[in-house]
Amino acid sequence: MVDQEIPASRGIERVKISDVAVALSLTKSTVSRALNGYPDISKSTRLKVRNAARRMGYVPLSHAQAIKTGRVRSLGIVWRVDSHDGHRAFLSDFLDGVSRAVSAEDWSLTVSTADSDVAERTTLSRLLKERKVDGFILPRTLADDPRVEWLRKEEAPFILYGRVASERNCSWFDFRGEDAMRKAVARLAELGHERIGFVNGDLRFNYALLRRDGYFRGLADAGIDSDPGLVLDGAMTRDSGETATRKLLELESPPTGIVFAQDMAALGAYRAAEEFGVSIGRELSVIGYDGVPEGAWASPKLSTFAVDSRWAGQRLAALLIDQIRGGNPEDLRETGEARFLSRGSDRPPATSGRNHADFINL
Amino acid sequence: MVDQEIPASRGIERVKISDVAVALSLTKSTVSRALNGYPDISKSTRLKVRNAARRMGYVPLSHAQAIKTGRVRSLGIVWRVDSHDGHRAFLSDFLDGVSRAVSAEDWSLTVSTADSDVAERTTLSRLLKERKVDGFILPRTLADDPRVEWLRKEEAPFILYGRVASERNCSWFDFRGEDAMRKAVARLAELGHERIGFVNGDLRFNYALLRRDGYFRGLADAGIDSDPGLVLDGAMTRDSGETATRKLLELESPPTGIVFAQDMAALGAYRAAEEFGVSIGRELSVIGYDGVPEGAWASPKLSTFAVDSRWAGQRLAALLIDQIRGGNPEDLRETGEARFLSRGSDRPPATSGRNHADFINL
DNA sequence: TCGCTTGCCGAAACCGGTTTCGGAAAATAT
DNA sequence: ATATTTTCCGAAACCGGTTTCGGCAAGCGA
Repeated sequence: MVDQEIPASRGIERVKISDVAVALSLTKSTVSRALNGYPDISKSTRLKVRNAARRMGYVPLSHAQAIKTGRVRSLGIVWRVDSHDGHRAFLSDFLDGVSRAVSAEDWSLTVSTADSDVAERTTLSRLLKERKVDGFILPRTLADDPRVEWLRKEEAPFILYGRVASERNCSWFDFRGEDAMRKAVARLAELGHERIGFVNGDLRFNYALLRRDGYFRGLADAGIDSDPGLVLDGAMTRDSGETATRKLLELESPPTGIVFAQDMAALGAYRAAEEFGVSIGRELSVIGYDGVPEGAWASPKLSTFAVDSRWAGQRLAALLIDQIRGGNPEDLRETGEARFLSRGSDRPPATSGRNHADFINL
Repeated sequence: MVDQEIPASRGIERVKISDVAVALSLTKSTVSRALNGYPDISKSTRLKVRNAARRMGYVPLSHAQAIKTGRVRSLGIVWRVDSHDGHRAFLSDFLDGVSRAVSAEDWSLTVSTADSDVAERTTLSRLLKERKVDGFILPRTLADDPRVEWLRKEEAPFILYGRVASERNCSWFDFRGEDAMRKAVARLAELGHERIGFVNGDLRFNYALLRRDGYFRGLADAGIDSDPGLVLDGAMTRDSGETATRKLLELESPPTGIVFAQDMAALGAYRAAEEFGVSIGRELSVIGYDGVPEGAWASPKLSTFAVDSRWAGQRLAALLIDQIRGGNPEDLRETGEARFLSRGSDRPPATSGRNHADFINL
């Protein structure tokens, strides 16, 4: 049998599955199953159908598929814009990662913003009810995140950027910030620092709890007794980082090195140091976390544990798609390692008279 | 007639339009028309239906609606990640603006990234073919943008962030960068500057052409003859801004003020100035454009024309939705004004011997 | 040769909405 | 009281796919 003339995509009206079927003298059910790889279609017709579909420029309408399959092949993200802008710099990379993973599977990404908890909840609800997405990527994981319970109840697939206390039945991707903090302390201890401060972020976020643990483990590893006076939290911006650093420098025996849970706060330390007349990298060593671009513009450049946001987005999307396709959420958990960028802000402590005396007093 | 017991949203299985219809002893066609405000439904039943729908938690599946209406109530953006990161800082604000406008109409936003022209075209094509979106917001408008012709041919609604040479049948939102450049020149001229340089961005982008015109008009307004040697282009990053500034400062009679088409390039000028031992705001005045956050961290703070990216996103989305609903593209064009932030980098020229002598030589 | 699988495809139901069409009941005109 | 319009809703087609089911023809074993 010779193929009839197969009309090429002729501009104006869209090619639908029945057009392909007619062109091949088949039914649309056969065409559909051929394109979707059903085993009850012979290899020869499968190929014929695929070729004709390509040649005719046939692409199924995603919403027409969705009506029967229940899947729209789309992931959702609600991005919070109300808080510190520490992570905003990463949005582009993060979205790029998600977009790559999503496009690789011919899925798509729906993005919305929210400036409050209720706005976020409202948006999640609407996207879910209208079924604009099949599942959610949740950034900014809280230690006890109410979104988790709610989405479980709604039976909506989701994945956390970050880990969470109630581990049951949910998947995540996260960087092991606790390992980074631990290594940061180890690094400073190796350099000879003995009084090492820690400026944490907001303790409502789970990463802050983890990083705090990492800090304490680092101290324990190095055999340094921890001093509660050297630990502050709630610093996620340049301003609050400056304030925190000032408090630490005002102590009777101030730290010679400070580990920051966030780069932006660490950059605030530069300003505080300037006020106190101590120079970063000499009288005060600083190690940050995140890898924000501003760190490279500071002087000296900020030593930090850089996080690959693109990779995070990529893994989150891939894992979530796996979950939606039926994977067990608890098997879909991954963590990554933050990469240490050794730059100018961490160096051996200056053995000034003041500090030296303090060491002797201990 | 008394309403039967109306079952409340009982968790597990979703409420569909037929459920609402049965609960009210109506047909689904009546429910549909009632919810969509058709005039052939009496006010009393319309209210009854609306209330029941709300109470039962009924929300139509967007893809089920789309199959008949052809609209998915979603806008698309393909974000370029391959070039200079000058605009990345604005992504968060920009998306926030789009998201707000889109949510206000119960639409949604589909975002994808691309790192090349072909990748962008591929993505646009896929989103369009699958009908994941009803129209596109196109950032980074080129002077002669091939996307315009292509989308016209595909009969896909779109709106430009930026203006374009071939004006036929397309809508846009843009900030009047040309006005800003003109005012920047006027400002420097008022301060007493007579040799005013201009460092432009990449001339493939339409905004660069417009801003160049603005610069020249500013000179003409002030009665200053233009000097081609004071005009450079292609500077969109800190590095290229530094290089450009260096070139200008190496001239026999260097400019005392420079207008930059982009903040990031202007910030490069700070480094060049440092190398040449001239201080920004004294020997060299600088005015930028964009309003990047880094400008506020420079010393002295960068005077600049700040752009409200959130507003841009908001207007672009609103105008595009109007267009998709049937509005005439050419009626859907808006421009906005960049807001001047007078900070420390633009001041009267220092009347140093060198410059003074140069002026006499003219 | 006959009966029984197996391979392969068509027919038709189905998904959850929207929209067209027609007709009964109520309101108005004659 | 009858004719005519209006108001309002039900019936059914439709949108473009997917999936179930059943049956024909070829292949196989006995």
